[in-house]
Order: sequence, then C-alpha cells, then structure tokens
Amino acid sequence: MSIAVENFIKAIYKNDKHDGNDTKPGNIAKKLGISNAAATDMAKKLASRDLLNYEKYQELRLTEKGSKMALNIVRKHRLWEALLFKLFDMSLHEIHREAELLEHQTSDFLANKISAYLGNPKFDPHGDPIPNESGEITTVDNSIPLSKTQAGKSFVISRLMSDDKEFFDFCALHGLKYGNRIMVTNQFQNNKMTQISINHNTILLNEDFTNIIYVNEIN
Amino acid sequence: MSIAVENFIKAIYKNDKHDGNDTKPGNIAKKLGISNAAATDMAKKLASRDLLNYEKYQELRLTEKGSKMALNIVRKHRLWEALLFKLFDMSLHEIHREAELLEHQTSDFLANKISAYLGNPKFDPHGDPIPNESGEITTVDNSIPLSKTQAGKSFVISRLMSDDKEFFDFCALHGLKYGNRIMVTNQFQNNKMTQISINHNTILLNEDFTNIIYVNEIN
DNA sequence: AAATATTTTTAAGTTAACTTAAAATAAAAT
DNA sequence: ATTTTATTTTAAGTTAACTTAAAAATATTT
Repeated sequence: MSIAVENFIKAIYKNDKHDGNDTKPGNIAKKLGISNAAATDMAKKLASRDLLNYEKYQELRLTEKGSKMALNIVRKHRLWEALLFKLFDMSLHEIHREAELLEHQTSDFLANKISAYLGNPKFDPHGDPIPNESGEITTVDNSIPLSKTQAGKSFVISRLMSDDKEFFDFCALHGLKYGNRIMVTNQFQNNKMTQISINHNTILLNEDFTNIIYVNEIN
Repeated sequence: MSIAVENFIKAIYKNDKHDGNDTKPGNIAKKLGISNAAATDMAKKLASRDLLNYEKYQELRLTEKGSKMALNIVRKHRLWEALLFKLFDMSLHEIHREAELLEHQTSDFLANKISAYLGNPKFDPHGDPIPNESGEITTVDNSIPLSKTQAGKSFVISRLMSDDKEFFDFCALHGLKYGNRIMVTNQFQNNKMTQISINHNTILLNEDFTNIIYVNEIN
C-alpha cells in the first residue's frame, strides 16, 4: 500500500479512537493537509478495496480489513518510537517525527525483530499501547485524563497523547514523563485548570494539557 | 526528493563506481526495473535540477550536487545495515533489503544518531565504506577482488560486494564474512576458478563470486 | 562500408494523488 | 421553517512517474 493510503487509514483510525470530531472526509483532510475533494476521492477508492465503508455524506468507517491495516501501521510506529527512545538520546517529539516516516517502510519481519529485541513491550514511550502482530491490544487501559481527576489524590502518568513539540518540551521541562508520579493538589474552575505537584514543584495546567495527559490512580 | 529520484541518483552512482556498464539510461533502467523511456525522461528532469549532466546519447554524469546526494543516501543505507546487523539476528541479505527502504525515510539528524551510537563506524557489515556527513569517504581501500589474487597467499575479507541472497547464503554457509581470514590455494583457468582454504575447509569459487569478494593481503 | 541490431529518444497515453471551482446536500442560526 | 453557513461531492485539470510504440541515432556485424 502507498504511503498516502496508509496515512489515510491511520488518520481515520486515530480520529475514531481519540478525537471528538466525526470521521468525515473534511476532518481527515484537515489532519492530512489535503483538500476535502481529495479525501472524498480517496474514501471512494479505499471503499472499493474493502478497507472502509463509504456512503455519501456519512461518516467513514474502517472495515475489519482496514482496522487490521491501521493497527499494523500503529504497531510499527510505536515500535520505532520505543526503539529510537531506547537507543538514542531523542525527545518524544523527535522519535514521533522519525517514526512517522519509518512506519511506512517497515516489513512485518523487521517489526517483529524490533519487538523481540525490546522484549515485546506493551507500551511505547508515550504510554500508548503497542498492538501485537495480529493487531490486538490486549492490555486494558483504565487511565483517565488529568482533567477528570480529583484533588488530593496521587497518580502515575500513563499516557502523553500528543504529537506536539511544544507540549513535549513542556513535559520534559517539568518531568512529566510516562511512569512518573504526580499528585493533584487542586482543581479550579470546574476542572478547567489543574494544579499538580511533581518532584516537589507545583505546576498549573490548563485543559489543553490535562485532556491529553492520562494517569492511573495510586491507592 | 522522491524515492524514485533518490533511487535513480543512487543507481547512477553505483553503476559509475562498480559496474562495468556505461552509465546510459538503458543500463540504469535495467537496474531499476523501469523502461528506457522512463529513464531518459528522468535523466532530463534531473539535469534541469542540476543533479546530473545530460546530453543526448551520451553517458549520464552526476554533478557535484548529484554525487553529494548519492553519497548521503549510501551513507544512510550503510548505517542502517550496520545498526540492524548489530542489534538483530539478520543476514546480510535481510539487512540490505530493509536498508533499501529505510534509507529514503531517514533524516540527516537520525543518520547522525545512528552513526554516533555505533561509534561512527567506517565500514558496514559488507565491508563497504560509510561516507561521513559531508559525503566523504576518508578510508583508503587497497583491497582487490579474489579473482586477482595469487595462489599461496593469505588474505582478510574486506568486502562482499553484492545484493544477492544466493551469494550471501553461500557466504554464510562457508564462513565468508567481513574480517575473516582465508588462504588462496590455487588459481585455475586463467583465474576463472579460485580455490581457497577457510576454516580448514577447501572451497572452489568461480568468477561470479571471486569478482565481488574483495580481500587484503596479510603479510 | 553497408546492413543489421541495439539503444535512445520522442510521442502519446495511463494511474495515483493531488488541486480549484462549482453544484449538491446537510447543519446551524435566525 | 426558512435562510444562511458549512461541508461534501462532482467535475475538470495538474504533476510525477511510469507505460508502449514508433522514429532517430548509435553500435555491431558481416
């Protein structure tokens, strides 16, 4: 499959999974930086290849085959991130940027080699789960975004759900890292602002960030 | 640059460097599995981008800019081979196959990371030199093909100049590996057949192989 | 040196992946 | 409920990277 097709399928998968937007051509087009017309064309084409279901003016839905494909690409992306993060001194943003390219030129054979080398990890350095060779994500994720937490409780960071350099720079600066421990000290303005304590520092986060930082409570 | 352009430039570079054929569109086309017409078109296009010099019916010659580009791709290819070979249990053929894809999706930034991780190696697992970031190959190569050696002398294998699976399988089977020591026991039929001794075994090689196995004499 | 074969080039056409502009439909606002 | 706005679709066109077929030039053979 071409890179364009792979990115299209992946964009649908991600939109479905995480983003609130409905999965229509326009939203996918926006993500990929292409025109709406191009997205509609691509949707029709992929429907004819049984990768997604397309009905005029309706949302796009991946077929079983399409989902498998998306998960395979996501797997490769996350394995690359895990490998690059382990071997080299690279930031979360940098590993993401490189994985975005490498994922499309990676055989299943090589993906399995990487996975085995890393001890078949279940999560990448962002805390995102790595699908297995069959496209299954076995691990259950009970984590919640920081914006949904209660003041006074302690948590471990489980996911940093972003592609954004600024966000990762901020995280690196304050020690916000997969696996690190934090305490929520205050919630303000109906959870629009969250105050946390990490490494004996207190920082205040707004919604933009607390919606993409996922945590698990420590009992 | 697109993958098609990169492969075209690389094919010219390699043809120039190693293969006896003249560097005309037809020979490049054959290597890339495209039509002669496509190669001519591409040659014209790349000439307009100052990557090569093109004159009707003449050989193609890379410009300074084109050579730099070729060496940059070759660098990435060989760094990937070195990394994959070190980390994973993969054959020379397999690392080549994967590097062939990865080389086109590798930033200079990542290439430098790989190089540093490996200790800025000067050679890849085939014994091919790895250009530095500026496209320079500093190491002098005095090695000669096995077909040019004299019986009775001892050598170290310095390069296995091939992309072919069969060849690498043969090499693996007999311990013909970069850095390994051999002795040339006989040359037959005007060097068309070469008998060598390796690991206490005697094997007979024909021209096809002795022209692509390079060695350095041990004094 | 002429005839033949091969290679290169030109010409015309295809496909994937886009674009812009206009028409059709759906969603939102009054 | 109707109008306005936004989105989706269709239509027509572009570019890169190919193809095949025929014409032009070069190489090879006799």
